[in-house]
Amino acid sequence: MKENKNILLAEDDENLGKLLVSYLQAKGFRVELARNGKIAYELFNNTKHHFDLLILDVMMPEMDGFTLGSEVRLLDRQVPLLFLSAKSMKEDKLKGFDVGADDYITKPFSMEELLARINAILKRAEPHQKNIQEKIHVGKIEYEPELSVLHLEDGVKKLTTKENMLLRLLVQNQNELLDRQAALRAVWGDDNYFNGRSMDVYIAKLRKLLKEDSNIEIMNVHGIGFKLLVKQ
Amino acid sequence: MKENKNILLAEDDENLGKLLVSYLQAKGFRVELARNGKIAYELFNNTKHHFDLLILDVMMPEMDGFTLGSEVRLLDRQVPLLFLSAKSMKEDKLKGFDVGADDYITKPFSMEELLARINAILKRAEPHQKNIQEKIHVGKIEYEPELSVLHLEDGVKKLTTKENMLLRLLVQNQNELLDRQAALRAVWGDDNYFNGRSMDVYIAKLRKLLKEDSNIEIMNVHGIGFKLLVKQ
DNA sequence: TTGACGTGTTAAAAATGGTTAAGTTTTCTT
DNA sequence: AAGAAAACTTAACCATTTTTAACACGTCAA
Repeated sequence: MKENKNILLAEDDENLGKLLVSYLQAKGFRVELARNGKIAYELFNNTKHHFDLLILDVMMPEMDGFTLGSEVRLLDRQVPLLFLSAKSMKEDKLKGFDVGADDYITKPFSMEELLARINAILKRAEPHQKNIQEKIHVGKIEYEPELSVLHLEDGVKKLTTKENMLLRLLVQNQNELLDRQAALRAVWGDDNYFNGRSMDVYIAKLRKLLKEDSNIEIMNVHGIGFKLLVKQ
Repeated sequence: MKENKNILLAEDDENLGKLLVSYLQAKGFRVELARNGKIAYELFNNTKHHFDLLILDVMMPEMDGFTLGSEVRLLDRQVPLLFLSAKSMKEDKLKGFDVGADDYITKPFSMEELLARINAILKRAEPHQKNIQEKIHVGKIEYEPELSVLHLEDGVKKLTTKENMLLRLLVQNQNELLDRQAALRAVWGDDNYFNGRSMDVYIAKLRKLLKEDSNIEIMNVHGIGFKLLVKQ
């Protein structure tokens, strides 16, 4: 989900800029860095790109953040804007909201706080109706995680809640390692011994369901986790 | 404009509560004060009232601000939430945004700052402010929650109070999980065992009513809640 | 190679949910 | 205020889902 989110960051301070880029990339966002407002504007006003969020430093050479924000607003009245400012001055804050800011954060701020605000903004901007009929192909088997349904040769198989949660995790990490503890926490909420045994039972169930396609295999990585292998 | 804005303030500190109420009233808002989270929830979950903004103290007896916030989100996914907290602790802040906060302010704060944030939030919320939809389409079935009426093929079906409250919750959270306990508190006021069984009976009733449209399904999420699936 | 620990699998036990119908309470009607 | 109707709760029974138990097998390191 996050992998698809594009952020345009307009920040003239090279150190802060690079720091933010690497942090946000580590958190799974795709980030484009612009060294001043003019470059940022040109990037935004280029149909090659699509941005889900703009993070704008207020004080920048060439074109300040507020000007940039209001110009961007002319091009796109929806796109979320988050301002960064050294000043905590009220007037500045108000001006930011006046331009149509979705949020405002003053330096210095913690990375966690920035992330929280970003997530809040993106959540707010999320489309009201999400697509629940997303179909994922796992080998030749069709899987609809939102409906928790698997299309098998002999008809539609309705998955139980746990089967579905676990399979979704495996599919999301297909051909990659799914950490045992992480999976337990994600599906069972706690990684104690009994939940672990329960998960093993569910792995067996899923193997039985998926054996229809011989190119699919749930492989165990001893002591570490599982890997959903989908060949070619 | 402001004269029509209703604010629900949940604050257990009597002094601060009264101070805020009189300040906000002086600024032209209509304010309802709740002395704890439970009272606030009941006020909100009462069709007699409509609120444009909720200001929630994080630490309160009976029901803390975060719990209150997330339960309110089930009833209304739009209504802006502003949290007040004594702590500036990161985790608190993060939790707030996670619940779907629109803003977060730490005590002590100035009245001016609070007002600025309130205005910013309300401004932001304005465009979203669509008229109270009277008719909702659930699949090909028309539903009027205010009238508690369902338009079925063989005529109009008047829903009972409980049927209507439960269906409205499901519809408001369609294609998303409706937590069992939260639903029980919203409709029955208490989530004891017997109310749970009662809800199951009502789920069965609703399933019978909705089976007219085969694209609608009330799915159970074992041990967690229900999900109203509406396929396009 | 052996013993400890992790995993595979099946089956039984426990928990949760689905549904119908019988009780109980509330509301309406007269 | 009494009887009827509607709404809601509780009970009963069955089905499904999940957890726990039991035992067999696999893996790894000493």
